[in-house]
Amino acid sequence: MATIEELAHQIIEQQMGEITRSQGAVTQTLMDGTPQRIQIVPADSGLSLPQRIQIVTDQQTGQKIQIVTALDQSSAGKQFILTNHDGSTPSKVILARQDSTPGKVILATPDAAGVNQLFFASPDISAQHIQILTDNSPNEQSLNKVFDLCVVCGDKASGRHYGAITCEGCKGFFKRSIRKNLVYSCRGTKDCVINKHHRNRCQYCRLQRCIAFGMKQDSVQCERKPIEVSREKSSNCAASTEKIYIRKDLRSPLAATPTFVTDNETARSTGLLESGMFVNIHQSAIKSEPTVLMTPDKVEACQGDLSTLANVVTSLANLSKCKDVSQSSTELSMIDSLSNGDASLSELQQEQEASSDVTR
Amino acid sequence: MATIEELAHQIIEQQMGEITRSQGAVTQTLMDGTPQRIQIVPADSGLSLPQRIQIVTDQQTGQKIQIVTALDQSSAGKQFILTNHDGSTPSKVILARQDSTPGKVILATPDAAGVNQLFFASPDISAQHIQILTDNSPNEQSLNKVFDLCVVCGDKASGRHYGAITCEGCKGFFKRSIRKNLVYSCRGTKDCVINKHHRNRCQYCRLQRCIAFGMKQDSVQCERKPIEVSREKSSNCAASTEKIYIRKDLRSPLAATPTFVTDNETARSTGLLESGMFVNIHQSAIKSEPTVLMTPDKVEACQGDLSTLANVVTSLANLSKCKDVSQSSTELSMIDSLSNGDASLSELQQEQEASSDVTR
DNA sequence: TTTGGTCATTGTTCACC
DNA sequence: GGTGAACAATGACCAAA
Ligand SMILES: [Zn+2]
Ligand SMILES: [Zn+2]
Ligand SMILES: [Zn+2]
Ligand SMILES: [Zn+2]
Repeated sequence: MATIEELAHQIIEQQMGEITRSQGAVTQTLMDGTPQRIQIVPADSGLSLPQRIQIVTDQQTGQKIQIVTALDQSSAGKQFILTNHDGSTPSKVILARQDSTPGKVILATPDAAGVNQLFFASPDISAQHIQILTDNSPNEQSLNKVFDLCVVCGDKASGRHYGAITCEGCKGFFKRSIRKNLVYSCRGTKDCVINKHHRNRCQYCRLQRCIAFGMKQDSVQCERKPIEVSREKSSNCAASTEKIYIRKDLRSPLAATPTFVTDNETARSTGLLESGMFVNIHQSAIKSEPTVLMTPDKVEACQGDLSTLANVVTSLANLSKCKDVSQSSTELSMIDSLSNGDASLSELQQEQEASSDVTR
Repeated sequence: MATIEELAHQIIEQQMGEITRSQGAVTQTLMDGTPQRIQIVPADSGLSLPQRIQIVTDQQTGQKIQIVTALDQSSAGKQFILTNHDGSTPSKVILARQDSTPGKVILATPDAAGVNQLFFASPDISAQHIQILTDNSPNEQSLNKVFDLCVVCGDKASGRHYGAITCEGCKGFFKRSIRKNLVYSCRGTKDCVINKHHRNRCQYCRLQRCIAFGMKQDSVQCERKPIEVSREKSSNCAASTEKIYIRKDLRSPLAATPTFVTDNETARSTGLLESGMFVNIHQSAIKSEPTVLMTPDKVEACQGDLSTLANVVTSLANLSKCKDVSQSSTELSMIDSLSNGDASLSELQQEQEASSDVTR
């Protein structure tokens, strides 16, 4: 299977528009003279580790970002350092660690080992993309400029919604999708172009992009004025954890009949599942204090750190067919985002390792 | 009409979840072995008054409370004694008195005769409920635990707001509701669960609970920075009392078109009134010193007493169809809470008797 | 401490397609 | 039935008394 570095490069090459490579100094300016807002440099600058410097352009914002990647063998992960051009502000280090589970990468800060984003497994290399947005710039104007563009479709953003800067359309779309537990399917190769004019062409890719850019399912609250008072646990506000596991045959989309396993009756999705299926995995609404990866206060500190440092939004898909977690010909495809220090991430991981495709 | 005792039993039976009756000793433990934090016993223990012992479960907290009720004929009211299980702390006596006005019950302490809660008339027996929260335990932990929990929704409380320990959300909600004179309606049976995750699902029940738990409308001040300078008497800071009377047909909620009578134009509610309607009756924001039942310092003492003793929160509704105050087929439904020695209660009563359904 | 206000981020609504 | 622009409610945060 692919290493983190290979994945990152694939991602960058395939998703980030025009890419210009350069092996110059870290502090170099960009080709077009645009002031560079942020740099990502290896953790130890005087190193002999394999590294590559790339300048990428964000599809939506047009922002150019220099990314210097280096694989650190000692920590079995990749380290990124976010720093300003002039080095005025303290550098921030982002660690991309290969999780023990194949196909998973954890973004963390070295001080608190806090997990903010997860990379998830997906067989389609075309669905992989990574995007990094930062607000670490002292430039107020560029900050506003970034702020008013939807990270999902590039339309004019109306603010931060569910954790990402999005437009009203993507906000509403995400809310409806999560509320109703909608399962979409892509008729293409799950790499549909999502922009202002085409965002409604593929709901699957739009929702994929929403989650990829950090829109948190937990932030979607339950309905306040239910039309019918009959159903009590209709949506996101169930007290018990809601998890949905999809078992699917990866390479035979037509023949496979996915097994839909959930631990309660809230998943009322029926027969729309296919190969390009997208599943919302709900997290527990109940605060569960113990975590696996960090203590709650550490989570708090880490999140504040990362949010002030930069809105690092990453989405990654990793093809790893040689997984032994589930059955041989099937695979668990999960998408999740850790939020607010509850233990749903570790719960999910444990669930994934412990659960069969029938019951728990 | 129903007596206090009947009302209490109806309330308890209908609202407090599972009910287990027992005629054993007062100091008995609960069925499930949960340590009983507080007991409510009759005032005179060796009495032959009709009494009943009930164990109820609080809907929100899950706390089980034993309630022993006894009707004291001499005082024409019911007496409750709140005491710890071990009897280590002094017992606190709560008197439930039948007011001279039918359908009203006054909670008071015998020493100061302080009024803390009022039971009010409502045609819906299903809307009746009583909830009792206590922090009378000598256990420091539980004391703190209760103290930093919102009595309305159970969220983390930020302090005492408008007379009750509440969270920031309930504080803001109560303020907005009182300020804007908002009228809510319940789509259910006025017994919606109000907790941290569901508190926004029913504004009617949330405000009902706010008032029931002692949040005082008088404590809401007028706007300091009026955003709109157009309307002068838009909110709670009007010098004259603002009252809204709802006349509705009790048993034909669909057919009845409620008559909405108000003495100014602030009631901009339109046609949303139904059976589950909730009305805020605003009192004068001007401090009026003379009281009917107690002096202000007594109120203060009583309140402090009651708050340290227990957050006795009661909400009660009493159907009294045989009322001759209004018209025969219609009725005045009012919800109110007496606070801070304001004479608005008697004002309201007078208004109730004098006002027709057209104008005043 | 307990008022107040602010405003980003929720929510809902409902023409419009 | 989904979409999204428009509007309203919520509550975390802060200032003042
Ligand atoms: Zn968008
Ligand atoms: Zn697609
Ligand atoms: Zn609350
Ligand atoms: Zn309700």
